[in-house]
Amino acid sequence: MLDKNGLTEEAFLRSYRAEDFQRPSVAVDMVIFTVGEAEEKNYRKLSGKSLQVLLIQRGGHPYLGSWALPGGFVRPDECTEKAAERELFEETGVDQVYLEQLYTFSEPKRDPRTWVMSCSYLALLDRERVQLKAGDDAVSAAWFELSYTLLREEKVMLAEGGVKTQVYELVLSGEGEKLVAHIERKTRVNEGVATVTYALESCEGLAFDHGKIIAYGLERLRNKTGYTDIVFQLMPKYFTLTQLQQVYEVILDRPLLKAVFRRKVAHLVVETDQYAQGGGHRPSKLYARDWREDLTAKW
Amino acid sequence: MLDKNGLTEEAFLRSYRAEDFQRPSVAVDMVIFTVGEAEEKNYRKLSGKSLQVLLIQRGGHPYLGSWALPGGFVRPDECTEKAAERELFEETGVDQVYLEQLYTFSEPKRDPRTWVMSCSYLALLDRERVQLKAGDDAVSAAWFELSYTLLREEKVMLAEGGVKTQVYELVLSGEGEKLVAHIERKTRVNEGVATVTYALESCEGLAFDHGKIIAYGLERLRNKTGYTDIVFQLMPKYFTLTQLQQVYEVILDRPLLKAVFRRKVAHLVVETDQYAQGGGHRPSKLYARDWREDLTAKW
DNA sequence: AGAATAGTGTCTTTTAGACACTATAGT
DNA sequence: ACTATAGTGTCTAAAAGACACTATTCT
Repeated sequence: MLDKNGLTEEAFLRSYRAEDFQRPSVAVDMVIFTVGEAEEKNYRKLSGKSLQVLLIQRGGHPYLGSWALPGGFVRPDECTEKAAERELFEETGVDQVYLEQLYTFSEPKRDPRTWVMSCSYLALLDRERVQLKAGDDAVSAAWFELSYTLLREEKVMLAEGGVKTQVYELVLSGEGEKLVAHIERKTRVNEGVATVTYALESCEGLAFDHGKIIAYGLERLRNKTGYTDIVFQLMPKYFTLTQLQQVYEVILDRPLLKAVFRRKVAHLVVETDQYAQGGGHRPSKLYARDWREDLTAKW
Repeated sequence: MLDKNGLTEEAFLRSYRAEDFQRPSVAVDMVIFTVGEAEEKNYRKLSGKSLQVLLIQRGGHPYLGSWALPGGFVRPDECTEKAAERELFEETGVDQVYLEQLYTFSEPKRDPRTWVMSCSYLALLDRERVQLKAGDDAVSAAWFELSYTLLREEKVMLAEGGVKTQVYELVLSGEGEKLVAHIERKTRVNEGVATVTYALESCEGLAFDHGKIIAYGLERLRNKTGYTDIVFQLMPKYFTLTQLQQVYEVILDRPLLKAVFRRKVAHLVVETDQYAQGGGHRPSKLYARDWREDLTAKW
């Protein structure tokens, strides 16, 4: 079949000059979450949990010295998933990790070097699997504990719509540093059409728009925690139900009722005959994920 | 601050040569859904609804003559959202539309011309808003009714995991044509890590990997219908509760109980004093979206 | 009149929330 | 013995499911 220039498809493809169009660079950036434990002096008490994200300190311009999400450019022979797996492996030495595409950020000015889009990925992993190669001269990687709280909220109601503006504070603590970003989340309704936009209001010590990407990743994790079993991707192979509940609580940032929680997860786990001992109290049974459920569920 | 080559940030940026790296083209592709009505001869009966997607017939290579999602390349001065809005306006003449980023497809071979990534967007709109400029010589746009059904399913359980393979058939009917794509959805569980992959098994009359993108969009719409109020983005300003229920039913592809449905949506709508008349039966009250809820809800 | 849809009432079942109670290791 | 956690039972409240019943219009 010939096109309007009288070319066959083969001839068209031979004559196609991709250089005629300007192209962006495309990077992948990884929001890698894990759950860490705080020190606990009381031998009886359980250790507190915290949600952590992996950052690397930039060893070159731009944002030299700032902390950034691990990532890198996508190569012509790979898809973004492959690039994400590659970067993740380079950074943590781990493969076989839960990975999910998050969002593609594409503001023309987001990178001072050139036109760079970032296809971001969310990765979840059990802390025990990662052994960060400590202080590898130039680049150092570290876990940062994160908190994400609503600073202020404003609603304006108009005749045919309205605007809700929320400002969240993202605080990342680790390596003796405290990185703070303020993220503005605007929900607009206009003639029935709803739109949500995110903007970085301020950002200290965090490179590029990575504060926004982390906020995005956290919201995804929180939302999905409500309607999928994604949380298990953060758990080790064997765990107690209390540990599982702690992880839910640290993600959702609110306490859950024990009895209710256990009823709800009962069908997602299988009991083992092992017990976790050592605390000054009744030992708790170890459970494993019942992965058969994954093949039944919708996600 | 100087980097390891002794350059300031400014000097580094001046010396940065973006051409040193190979770059992909980036396009946006739009999955535009709407709800259409079938003809109904019986004056008493309600017209059946169907979910439809907008396709354009390709007027050039590659895939000359095939149907494809509307879309185009992203320009250096715009983000993908802007490009999506621009393409949507060019195609339908409508702005102020619900738009949501869907997924970025990046398989190196997905476009025979060159390395092209597609950042896809989901758009929802009320059918009444669009007036397709019919048969504009070269390019013609048309609504295709879609059905998406499970053809076969297979589960393999292994010691430490399992694989579920589902094959769905996507059928698009419109313009006297019937486009059929088979999409394979693989859910894999390995050592507790769950991954889902989509692959296009076969595809007739649909360009590129657009069958996969449509399936992806439909799944997103279905899922979000369960936990957000996204469906209202498909409704006109005033509607009856039965119309609303019909739209839910055509998306979820199953009947809902009337009384239960009305209880659930009651707090999302506001009653008007208008009635929809003309059917040979009791007139039904017209409702409008209560957009105040959007500013309260989480999404 | 009667077909077809609009709209409501209420009973049952399921799920979530609240909270108290018993059990058990380890110092 | 006592502390802190493990694990269960049960009552209540809310939401979902099921279905029947009444209301209303137009040919």
